[in-house]
Amino acid sequence: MDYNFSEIERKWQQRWQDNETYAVTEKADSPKYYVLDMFPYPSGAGLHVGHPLGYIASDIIARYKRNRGFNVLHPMGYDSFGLPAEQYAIQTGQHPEITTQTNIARYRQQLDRIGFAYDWNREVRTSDSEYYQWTQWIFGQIFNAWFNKDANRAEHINTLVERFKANGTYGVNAAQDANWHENLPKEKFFFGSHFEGEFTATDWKSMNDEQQQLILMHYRLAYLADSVVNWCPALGTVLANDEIKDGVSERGGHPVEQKKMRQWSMRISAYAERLLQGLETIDWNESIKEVQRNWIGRSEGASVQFALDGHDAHIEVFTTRPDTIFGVSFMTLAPEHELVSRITTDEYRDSVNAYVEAAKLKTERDRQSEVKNISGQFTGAYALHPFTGDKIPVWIGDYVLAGYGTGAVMAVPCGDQRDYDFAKKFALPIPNIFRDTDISEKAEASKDAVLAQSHMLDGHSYKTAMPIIIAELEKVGVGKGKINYRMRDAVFSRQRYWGEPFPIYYEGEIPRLVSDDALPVELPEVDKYLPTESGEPPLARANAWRVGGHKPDFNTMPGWAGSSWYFLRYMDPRNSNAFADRSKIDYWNQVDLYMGGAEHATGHLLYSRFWTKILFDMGYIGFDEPFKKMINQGMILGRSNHVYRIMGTNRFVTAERKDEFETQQLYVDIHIVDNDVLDTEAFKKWLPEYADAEFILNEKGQYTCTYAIDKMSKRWFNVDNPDELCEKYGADTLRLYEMFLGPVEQSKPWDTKSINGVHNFLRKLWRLFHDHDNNFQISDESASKEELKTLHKTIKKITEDLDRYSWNTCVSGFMICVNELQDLKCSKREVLEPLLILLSPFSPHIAEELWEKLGNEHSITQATWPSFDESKMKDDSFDYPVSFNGKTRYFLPLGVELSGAEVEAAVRANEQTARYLEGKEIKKIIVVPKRIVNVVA
RNA sequence: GCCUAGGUGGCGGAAUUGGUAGACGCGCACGACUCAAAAUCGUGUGUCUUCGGGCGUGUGGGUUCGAUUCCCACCCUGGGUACCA
Repeated sequence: MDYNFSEIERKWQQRWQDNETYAVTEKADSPKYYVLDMFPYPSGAGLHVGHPLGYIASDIIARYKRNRGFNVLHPMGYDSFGLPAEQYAIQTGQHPEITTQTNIARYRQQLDRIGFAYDWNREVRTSDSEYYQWTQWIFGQIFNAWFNKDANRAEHINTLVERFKANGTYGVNAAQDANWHENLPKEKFFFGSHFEGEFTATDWKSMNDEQQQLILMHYRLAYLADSVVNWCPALGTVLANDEIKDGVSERGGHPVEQKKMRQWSMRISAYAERLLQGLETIDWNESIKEVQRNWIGRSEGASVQFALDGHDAHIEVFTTRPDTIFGVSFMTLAPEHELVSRITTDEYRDSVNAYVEAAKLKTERDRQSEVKNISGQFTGAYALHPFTGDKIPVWIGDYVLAGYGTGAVMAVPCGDQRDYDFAKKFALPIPNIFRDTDISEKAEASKDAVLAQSHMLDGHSYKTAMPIIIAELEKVGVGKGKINYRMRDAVFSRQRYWGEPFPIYYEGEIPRLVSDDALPVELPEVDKYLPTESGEPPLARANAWRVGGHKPDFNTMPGWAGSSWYFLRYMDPRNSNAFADRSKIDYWNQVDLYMGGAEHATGHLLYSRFWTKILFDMGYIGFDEPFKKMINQGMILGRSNHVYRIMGTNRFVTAERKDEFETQQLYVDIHIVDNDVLDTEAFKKWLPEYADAEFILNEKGQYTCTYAIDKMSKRWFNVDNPDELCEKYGADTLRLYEMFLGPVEQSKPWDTKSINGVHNFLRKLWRLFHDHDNNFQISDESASKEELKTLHKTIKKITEDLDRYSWNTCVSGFMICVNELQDLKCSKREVLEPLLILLSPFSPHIAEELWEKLGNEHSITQATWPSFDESKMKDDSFDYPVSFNGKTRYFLPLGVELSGAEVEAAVRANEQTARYLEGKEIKKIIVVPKRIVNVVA
């Protein structure tokens, strides 16, 4: 064999490992570049060809930047806490640690074969206690923080305590739950019924430690609270909003119900505005930014209080259209709204209770699927219009969500379609407050509509009415302008085994933070990985487990805890004194290029931004956005093949004739199909049920399959794994081919049959360096003008394409270059040596091998990226396409130094011009030097 | 519905600032080498054609000497999201 890739790749992978070629340290005198891949969860299935796509692309950039003189940090690790290992443990009793180790070993083996430039000395695993010690430590920092809204940043809880000591709550503007004070256990405090969360310094000092801790818990950024959570009975745990898709759990698709539980939460809502603003400063793709914007869900409007008739209470609503307040004809509360039971009159109590119970039983999915079924129930209570004093009936309805705004709406049926439908269904009045607008069929939601019957707002539309009504609300004292965010705080406890334990112990009911020197709080051993019989989390099975002699917290942290800060740990992975040394964090700074899937838009990518902002506020890092630029690789889809079995028989008919029979379409393993032609003998051996299959073939005597593009999955038999391809074609070919498929961000089908194209390219390259008998042969003659032109054109192409992250066009650039050099029969060092450097980020093994054969002693990874010389690329003449009225008619070779006027003269003088003019007059001639000539006639 | 990315040969795709549409690769066809096959190499390959040329980048319009590229309207596909008040 001429190009013996298996030997070459084995040799260089070994040598890189022996020489620690990819180990990096901080170097003050060179610029840094941080290239990061989203670290994988090591699943049992191993890698398929879709996984390495992003890794290869980022590896190429890492190698390229290194050749360009950057000190490149390019690490890899494992997000190794997670459900699959735990579920496997539940089924088999095998410790998740074992499963995880086995899977990691397999991943590592697969990754190594592809020849990545990772600094494996920096590997991190989120399930290692030396890693999660610092996840716990960061949790402690968040626990010990509150959010000062005036400064728009987090501060240490001690600054709050100092303020309480000095002035009580006076002047404190903190991010907290609305009405937080109502959730304090009243029996433990001396506050009267008038208490609205304000207290004096004297009050504070008179509180005992337990009382103070109970108060502080309502300020902390990581806090324990009774909250309505998404409880997933099948998984036995609570889930965050982003872990639920279409009303069922993202993992497993199990139903999720609403349940009030005592849980840790993260006060991410405090950062809503900064998370939104920060998006403007980072170079991410617009659709991901948009998903985050929607998730944050900022909307401007007003909060308005409606007094309740006959009650010492009011309903607070948030509305984006306070200008339509004179169109309110009823109010709707979410069935879960806390006022419901209080205000319901005896007359309606039974039906209200029935409605509330029914709503409780519905899952999120049921509620969503019943969009068309409007339901609701009158409570018997009335609210009072803040301006007119009119009595407004109060209804409950499950189209109002407890989790958005205040869980109550002022219904303006003439201006909102849902309110309109509700009013129609229950025959409620629909007063029209728009001038010259017909609302007999549907609501008028346009912001341009002109208001009428609206007192001070008459004649205004939304834009001008807003400031007036907000000022009016404030004057009367029943409301104010407000910005509302959809984003809720993130539930942070999971009732699972395989996750980070909390660095928390309990003194009575009071949670206390474990001191730094007692970290990590290690995951205890348990006999089984299931929840206890009493429904407590699996950690409660560790009967003897104590933290600092006290009762520990039996919950674990969610999957996103460890992944929210791993990019920082890579900077200083073995530090046992800090999560990372500040000087190293300052050196490596933000991730310059982050590569990964777009599916983490509202999970990992939001939470790591959140944690980064907290760490920034607390003074541990010097930047508040983690990932400066991000590229999301598209999914690689599988190409699956089908065969057609004639119903009720074991006969298979070729695709051309399938319509002649009644057939059943079946998937067939793509490995026994070549170019859509089935290997019928292999098919018989593939599965026992096909052993005596018979075939109806086409005219050529072949069995043709049809194909489809599906996700890669074992059940479509269309999975290709990288190991097989490395075996068959080599890692360099695989790397090149994955890049050649198309733009990295685009989803595209995987089709193994075209891989031989890039494989042939590498063999052609090899032959440039070798004679017919595969002897290395290279010439030291100086290169010709043509050869230099090809080289410099290629340097320019590859450099510019890499700078704009266009990997696929680089590969065709290499092919063009090698084709040209082959035509020129070029085997000159002056040309081939720089070419190898250009190719080395893409196909490092063959590049190293040929580089060494050229007599270089150091690895090609240390070579300097060649620069291009425009003068070497210049042609003496250019073949001008001459077009007439935009249609190209003939070509005219002219000197490149000719001016526009000279080119025009040459075109006028050419005898072909007259022919294409067909007797018409030349009106104008447009000349773009070295591009085109257009004759306008 | 809304947001977002896209629509170019048989297939994957290229065309960076408005300047020769289809680079590069696959596939296909023919040829060379071979007893033969594989591999390799070479030639051709958008489409129609009366061989002059005509038509061609989802559709219809517009701007321009010139539009895959810019503008307007619409259609289709992928991804995301939704009783959000």
